[in-house]
Amino acid sequence: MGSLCSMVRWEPGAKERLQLAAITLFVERGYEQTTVQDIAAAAGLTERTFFRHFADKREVLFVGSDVYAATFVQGVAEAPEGAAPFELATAAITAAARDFFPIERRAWSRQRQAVLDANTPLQERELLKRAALSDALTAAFRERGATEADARVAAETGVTAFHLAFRQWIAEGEERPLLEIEQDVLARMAAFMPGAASVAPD
Amino acid sequence: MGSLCSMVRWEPGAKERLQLAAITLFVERGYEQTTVQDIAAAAGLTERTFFRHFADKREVLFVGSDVYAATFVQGVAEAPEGAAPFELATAAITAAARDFFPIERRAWSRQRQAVLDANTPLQERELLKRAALSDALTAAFRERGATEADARVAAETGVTAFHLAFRQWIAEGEERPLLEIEQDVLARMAAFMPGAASVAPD
DNA sequence: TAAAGTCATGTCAGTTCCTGACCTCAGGGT
DNA sequence: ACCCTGAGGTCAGGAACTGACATGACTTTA
Repeated sequence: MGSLCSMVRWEPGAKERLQLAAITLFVERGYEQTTVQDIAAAAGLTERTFFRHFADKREVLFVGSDVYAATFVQGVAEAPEGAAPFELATAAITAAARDFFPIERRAWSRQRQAVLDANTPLQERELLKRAALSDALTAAFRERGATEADARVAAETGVTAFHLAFRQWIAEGEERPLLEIEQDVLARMAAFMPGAASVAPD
Repeated sequence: MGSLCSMVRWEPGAKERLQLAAITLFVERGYEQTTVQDIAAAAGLTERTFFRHFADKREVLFVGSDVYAATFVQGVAEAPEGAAPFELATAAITAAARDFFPIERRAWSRQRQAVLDANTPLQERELLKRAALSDALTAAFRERGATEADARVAAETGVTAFHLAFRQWIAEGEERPLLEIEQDVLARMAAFMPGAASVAPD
């Protein structure tokens, strides 16, 4: 019994199928209106299997957030020898913009963000990931010789700058590349601080 | 039937009793090991009643976070007329330190933070409240004439500064008042930015 | 080549969080 | 006396998870 070929017990790529089914259903009918069972069924799998691949329902939208964070850390590691904390932070977020957010990905980022923006539980998870990123960056800065306090300041500030730039990047009508917006945000933050470094006018 | 006096159908202060029972049990046996039914029972109430007072299990630790945020906003409103964004942000976080975190509250803050630190779901909720605070501050800065972009930078930076200062305030062995630590953090952030305002040495 | 082991999935039962619908009964106003 | 409101109770149920155990193709090993 069983058909001609494909004597495989299970189609491969279960995790990816689940992710795809999830985002599709979330966009179609909303996050809350989508049950884990729905997702699993759409992927031809079981609810139990879903939870073997993802710690919880939200996590299906955040796989790969660790390699994403690694990009920032990598950026720090590749910064020139005697770089100051500010340059290290800049290196981190420019690396992320370069490796993770080319313009081709903007449409996808917008769609994803629309889902997140519509659901508080998802925002909570995203904030947690951001905090984890801060911690990872703090560690990276420490390895480059910064004190704990300075490393924390650099990490939090860098992540905030990235976040602000990212939000602007996916704002309606925005067309500049993320890298350019990051420069803008960093300048704005510098201008905000006392000691008021002069900034190029708008 | 029923005893002598106290013909009241329900003891007053249900919400407060629930909060107290919750934090007590969380400290005693941990957040996850405490069921909402446990909390309600300890307060002499029903699970259903718990959810009438708090949107979810986590929220019981975050009541009053709105008046807390209002303190920041109030600080902005009370700042002198022509204050720059940086001064407005400073006003916000110093007002919060003054009105909400006297040294007497440090022990309580430490205990509460210990519970939060031990439970990821609670951290998520706290981050969400912080994001809400950023939004409220952004609005406050806008009302003082800042552009949207500048208001966001000021708000995010201010909240970050406060957060870093607060964490230091409740760190083991730390004894300085929060206000003093805030000054320190702000100076550190200023020193971090290019244009390097000179800062008093450690 | 047969036995044994691995691993991804299925099945099932159970707990906890949370919600909607409806009921109860003190206290206050009319 | 009457009704209304408000805080709480009762019950039923859905959806998110978890643990324990079963299955069967593929791989390794004897």
